[in-house]
Amino acid sequence: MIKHELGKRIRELRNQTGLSQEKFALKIDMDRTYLASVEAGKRNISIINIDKIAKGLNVSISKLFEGIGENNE
Amino acid sequence: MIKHELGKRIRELRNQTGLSQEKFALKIDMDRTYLASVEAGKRNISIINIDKIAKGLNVSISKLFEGIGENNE
DNA sequence: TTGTGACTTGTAGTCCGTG
DNA sequence: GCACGGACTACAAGTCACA
Repeated sequence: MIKHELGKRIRELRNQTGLSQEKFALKIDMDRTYLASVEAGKRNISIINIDKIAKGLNVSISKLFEGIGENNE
Repeated sequence: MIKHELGKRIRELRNQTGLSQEKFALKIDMDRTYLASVEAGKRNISIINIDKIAKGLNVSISKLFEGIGENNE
């Protein structure tokens, strides 16, 4: 499922920045618990917030989705 | 704005397939008018539907976003 | 520091039309 | 074939208390 793949990927990249969910959420002006649920793959996140997160991670959206969403599960 | 860039990109790729909005929407089981508004950059589309469109266009999401979302406008 | 259930509000998304 | 609108329902956005 794309939501879970994306969530995992976001968590990986965020961990690489060394920031906690809280710090990162603060940085991109997003609620911490919302970010947590996105990382957990529970939210059908929209493009505006994907863009926000990608910018916070300093990667393009294309880069963010690299290697994911290729198959249906 | 990311919504507009994405809409334009989707339209380009859809045109390359030779399908009308209606035919393409039907193919991916999406509402015709909704697809139109997405292409027009008016909708904050969610990841599930982005995935749906990418699959219909036979490209990865990463490929779909190639070259867009790099700057703020 | 992170996960989760529950909740309200705004809008995503659907279905019916029109020129 | 497409842009646009009205009216509706489903669900994402955003926030909270608590674990």
